Amino acid sequence: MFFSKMLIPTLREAPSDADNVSAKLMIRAGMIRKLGSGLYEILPLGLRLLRKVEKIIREEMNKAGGQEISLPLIFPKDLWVETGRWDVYGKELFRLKDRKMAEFCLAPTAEEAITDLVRKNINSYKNLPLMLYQFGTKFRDEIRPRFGVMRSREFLMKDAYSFHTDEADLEKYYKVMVDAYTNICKRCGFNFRIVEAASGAIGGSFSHEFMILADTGEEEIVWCNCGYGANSEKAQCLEYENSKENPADMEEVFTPDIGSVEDVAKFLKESPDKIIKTLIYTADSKPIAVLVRGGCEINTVKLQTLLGANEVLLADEKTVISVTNSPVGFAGPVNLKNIQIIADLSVLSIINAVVGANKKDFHLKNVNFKRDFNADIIADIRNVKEGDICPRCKKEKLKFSRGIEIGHTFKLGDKYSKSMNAVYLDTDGKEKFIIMGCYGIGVTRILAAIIEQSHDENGIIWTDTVTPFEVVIVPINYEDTKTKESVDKIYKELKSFDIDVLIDDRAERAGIKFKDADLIGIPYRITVGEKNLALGKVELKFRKDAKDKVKFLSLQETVDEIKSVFKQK
RNA sequence: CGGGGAGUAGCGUAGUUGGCUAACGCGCCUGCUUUGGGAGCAGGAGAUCGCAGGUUCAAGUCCUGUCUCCCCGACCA
Repeated sequence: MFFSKMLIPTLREAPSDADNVSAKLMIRAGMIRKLGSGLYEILPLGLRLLRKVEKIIREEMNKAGGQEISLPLIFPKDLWVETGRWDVYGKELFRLKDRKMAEFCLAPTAEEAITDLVRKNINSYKNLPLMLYQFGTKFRDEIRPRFGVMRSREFLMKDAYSFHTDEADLEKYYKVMVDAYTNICKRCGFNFRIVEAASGAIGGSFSHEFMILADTGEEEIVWCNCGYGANSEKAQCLEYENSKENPADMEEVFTPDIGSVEDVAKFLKESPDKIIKTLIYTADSKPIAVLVRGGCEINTVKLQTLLGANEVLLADEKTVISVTNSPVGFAGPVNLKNIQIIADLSVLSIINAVVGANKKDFHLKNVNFKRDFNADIIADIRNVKEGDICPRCKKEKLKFSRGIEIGHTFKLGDKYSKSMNAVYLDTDGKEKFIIMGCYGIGVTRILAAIIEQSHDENGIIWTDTVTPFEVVIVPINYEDTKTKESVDKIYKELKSFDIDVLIDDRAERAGIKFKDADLIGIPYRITVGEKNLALGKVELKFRKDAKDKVKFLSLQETVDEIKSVFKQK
């Protein structure tokens, strides 16, 4: 392939609205262009990259026994009403109407469609298990598209769905898929972790996210050397140890205009750990009181799951006043009537706690659980924080990292088969619900994630496995007969070995070609110039090395070295 | 949805107390000279200043509306 024949519009400067490293580099390298917020055009180099990633994923899916299919991008409303997700999915779902005013949505994921396909065509245990997958554009009306193709409104995703006779079979197959995803991550060269996650709008009992470690990642994950890993929104929190103190008599103290945890702690010269924060929430419009240790944060996802509520929000001022008879900042659990009280595990161990007195400008000291107040529910409803102990090994402190979620696997169980009545006939002649798993991986996002993990001040550094071209040949002057002969010879030899080669035949100066090669990030560069050619040599450079580190080799040596790198291919 | 910022040539920007033909760098085209890490000189093309309306002798500049983009937050998860 000739550079001059391809649409590769490289830029010296990134457009001012590109907001992170990978977006800037992908635009500058001529791989993508932005059409609108969260909408990107994929140019030839970008599409080559997507195809490379697709190939890796496809191989792993096929190895896992999957069959590739292709589902529509437009789904009728009916199916989504059946599962209830027409409402649940909310504003993120792109909705549209046809000429008959019938309603549809653009695919954000395809559980409904695939379950419909399977329920209509699978009747017997003899046809299970089954795994179907597809590559398809997904549409999500993100509240805030960001970071180029990392969080866009339209993106390429591989989604896979597995169907089983029972939980045990799903369990077994889930492991196969986790292995497949692990292989994909490895083949893409990722530094990654598998973490437990909240399943969100997809649902199901259990899910894992595949997180690429990168400081610029949107997600926060916690992990431990013992093997535990979780998205911080999902991570389990343990009870704190009891402080060794004798309970003292409860006492009311005057705290004028002092409402926040920090201010109360400072004023009373107590540690924030001794304060119990009382927050009034509304769970589906019903007020509830939630207790957590000062310095900890309530995790609304955990709270929502615990209560089985659709919506949990911090209550407004009016509600707080009506519930506590005091302004915001002085709520407390003692003598709090007519409201459900939910205590986080972190408050149980506090002896002689400080709480609001439900009275303007007053707090209570030496408050003790059981003796002075009680809770209707005690549960883990807070966020993990720095210093927390690993919930699995219970020894080491959890470590915090930032990550990019590129894959998510779910055990769905019968969530969809039940609501859509997808059943099979078992050996005993009885109808049973099909048990499902689903597995998504963001193809477009993988590209951005690789760049986030692998770039330098000159541009992108692709891996041998994911790159638009494996080798770029830079003739200093392609018009020179001897240069052209050598370049063509190397090209022909490498192509015969099934290696993707780009010849930068542009009539540009060498510097420009070098800069562009670095920016685009092709892992191997062969420079062919008259001076070295006179000595029978060309120059071989690895993109990941410093720019002055090169090898001078004969044509044949160069070809052999490249071949040896890609002999596995 | 709330708050803030911004739309001027393909990209990055200047110009905004109203005033001459809208400026600069990069990129692009032509020619000459150069030619191993973003060359030099000369010439040139390219912008109805996001869009619509208004004020004015005169609007990129002021006013109103509208669209788009970005940031922070909320929402979502």
